Amino acid sequence: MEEVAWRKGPWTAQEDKLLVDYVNQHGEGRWNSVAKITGLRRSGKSCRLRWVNYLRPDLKRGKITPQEESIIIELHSLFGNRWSTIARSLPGRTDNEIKNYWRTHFKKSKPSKSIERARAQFLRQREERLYNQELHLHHQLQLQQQQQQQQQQQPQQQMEKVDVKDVMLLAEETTSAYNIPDMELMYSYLPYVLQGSASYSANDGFVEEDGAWGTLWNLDDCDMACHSTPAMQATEFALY
DNA sequence: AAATTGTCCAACCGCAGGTCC
DNA sequence: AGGACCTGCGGTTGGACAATT
Repeated sequence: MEEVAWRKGPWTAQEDKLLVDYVNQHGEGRWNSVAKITGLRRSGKSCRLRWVNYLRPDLKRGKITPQEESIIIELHSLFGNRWSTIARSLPGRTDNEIKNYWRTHFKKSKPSKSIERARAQFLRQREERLYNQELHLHHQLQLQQQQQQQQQQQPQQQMEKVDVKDVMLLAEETTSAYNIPDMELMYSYLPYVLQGSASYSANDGFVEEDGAWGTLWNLDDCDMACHSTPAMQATEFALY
């Protein structure tokens, strides 16, 4: 193996250009080839980091918005310090950026006012959501009772019926079948697993397809229209 | 005005998991 | 099977600049 004295420290505009040209020609990946092909005296790791955190054209510049703050707070409460997972729900933001932001604002004994506001807003919205979901669940149960009465009158007709208990059972079975350690996480994801917009892997945990979290985050706006089947609707409520 | 503290950001390091041979 | 290599992730550091004392 050829010994190369890698350059370290801040990147120059010339180095950036070499890297951008390389990615334009060869695409992302094979970072260890960058030095061989371009003559850039940077390690593959350094090249990848520079591209991902700074040079990528789809990066969003500028301050984290209050909406993004709220998302970070909620996702951090779900995932902890899994910055890359959180970053996937914030288009244009990098894990490094979110990590830096969190450490600056949240690792303090006294959080900044803006963070306090974001946290308070998030908690208010969650309360509101829980209340609305309770109301909806009550309504669903009433509907089910009506359907049961109708079924008793017309036993030959097969009506689709969703029992909240069945949904809970399904969640528990899925949790044990896939050996999912975090029940709360399972509950938050089950509607999307059922919808086919998320899956679970032993290595990565739940993996959402594009837009899965978007759906979750638009929950307040889209009401239950996002979830097309009765099972998913019941699941949504049963799980909260 | 100088010193101190806080914030932001870029970049490095070590580690773990995946892939290839 | 296992070692080398590649890639991605999370933790950490350090410098520049701003705000505060």
